[in-house]
Amino acid sequence: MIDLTLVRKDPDLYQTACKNKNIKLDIKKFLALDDERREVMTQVQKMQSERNAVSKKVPTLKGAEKEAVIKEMKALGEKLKNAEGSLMVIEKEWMAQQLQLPSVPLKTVPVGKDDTENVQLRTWGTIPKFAFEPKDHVTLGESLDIIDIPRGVKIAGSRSYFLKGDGARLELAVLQFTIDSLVKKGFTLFTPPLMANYAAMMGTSYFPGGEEQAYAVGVDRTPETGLGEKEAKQIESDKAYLIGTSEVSVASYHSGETLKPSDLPKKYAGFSNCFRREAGTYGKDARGLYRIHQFQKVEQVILCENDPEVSAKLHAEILQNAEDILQALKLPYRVVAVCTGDMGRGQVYKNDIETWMPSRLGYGETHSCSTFYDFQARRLNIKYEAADGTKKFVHTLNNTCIASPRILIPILEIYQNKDGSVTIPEVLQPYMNGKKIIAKP
RNA sequence: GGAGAGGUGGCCGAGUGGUCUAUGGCGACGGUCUUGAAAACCGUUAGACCCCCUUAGGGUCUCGAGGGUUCGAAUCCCUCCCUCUCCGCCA
Repeated sequence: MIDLTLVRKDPDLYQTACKNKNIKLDIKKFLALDDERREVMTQVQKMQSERNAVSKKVPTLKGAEKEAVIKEMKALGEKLKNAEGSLMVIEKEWMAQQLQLPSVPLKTVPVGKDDTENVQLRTWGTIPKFAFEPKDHVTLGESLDIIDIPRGVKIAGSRSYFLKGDGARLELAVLQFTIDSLVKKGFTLFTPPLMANYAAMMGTSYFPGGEEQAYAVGVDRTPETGLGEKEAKQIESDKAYLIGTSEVSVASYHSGETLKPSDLPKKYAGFSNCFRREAGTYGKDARGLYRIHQFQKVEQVILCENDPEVSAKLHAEILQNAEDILQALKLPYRVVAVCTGDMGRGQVYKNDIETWMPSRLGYGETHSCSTFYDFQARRLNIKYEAADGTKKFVHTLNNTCIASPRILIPILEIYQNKDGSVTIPEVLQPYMNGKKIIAKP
């Protein structure tokens, strides 16, 4: 959500942001609607004011005079009802458009149309050269019997998988290693709700717009179950969405609250399963564990003061936290500045970390680090008492710290040996009872 | 799943159709008094939005949410959500 006084003051700035972020919204038309809303609202309020004043007088009146006033008020009531009706129509459209308003990217963000125009900032590590023909993670995983995609598909459909034996243990090891690392750095760990309501999805700015990527729970069961109207309504009201990231639950944790400045910044780590429908990606990244419907992720979520310097510093910090993990795992990666066209509606700055994946002969996105300023906080209504006594919206940020099984792709592929076994990264060995190598059964 | 009780301001709690603007208390903050503090006394005490060039000021909405009845709703009616108690089922 955007402070509308800023949009009214500088419409061109927001029109440009729309253009650069590929958002189709006519700011001028929106502002015309905004004017109309206020005009109608003023009329409505005038009528309400009159009604309130007269209603107060009614009990003091008697006889014919009273009858006359009531008759008059009845007429006003009709007029008011009509005006309220048109106001409601205007407000609905006004709100819908308002939710489309993007935040303005920082000046440092490269302007571009999509992810092909992201800009590489730096690389870390050496891209491995193999003295043998390397296998991809699917081949490795199948021969080691630690990944079973066909049976995943049998049970749950396309883009589903089982991790098995040391594959499952390796996933838990890398997650636990990451959690420990963040906790050491002062982050508070959450296992949050995996189901979230519309307000949380909207508040974190996944909705409106991302509906088709989210699994909905508790709807459309009527046709199969043949329920009556009452039961169908109850199930409809159960409606919730499976989260695509724990950011949804964790960033919403303080929604509607006013925080103490001494409690800021809040450094939270969410650990959860994540669910994504991946609608419209048919055929894209079809092989292996790159793009799947369900995965596990450790996510960093920050709430801090409404100060660009403070949030910029924390952005660098949570970016570094993720790099620390990759460096500990000795996985080569690069950091890119995400361009305007590849940014979300609410983000003002975003970096991706892409980790080297031999089977892709390139870097693949494994982390995404975003600064929102107060965009999410306005939707979630999270404030704090600033030093000057006023209440301000916090800034929010988030970054992946690790996401699995995608991270297993570079681990398995980079750590593979000529005989088809995989060496377990040293830092993960303690999390697998000291085991050093995953070998063929 | 069954039965019942509830949801009012930061908190507790009164209010069952109007004439006072949601009684009262607690807490918090400010002031008087005091060397300082406590006590006592006095005062203040939410949010969103709109009008207004600004200040000042005025207005609307919000009593779990949304509809409805009415000239007028915290109060009456309908639907939904949430909390608590008991029973049943259950990892």
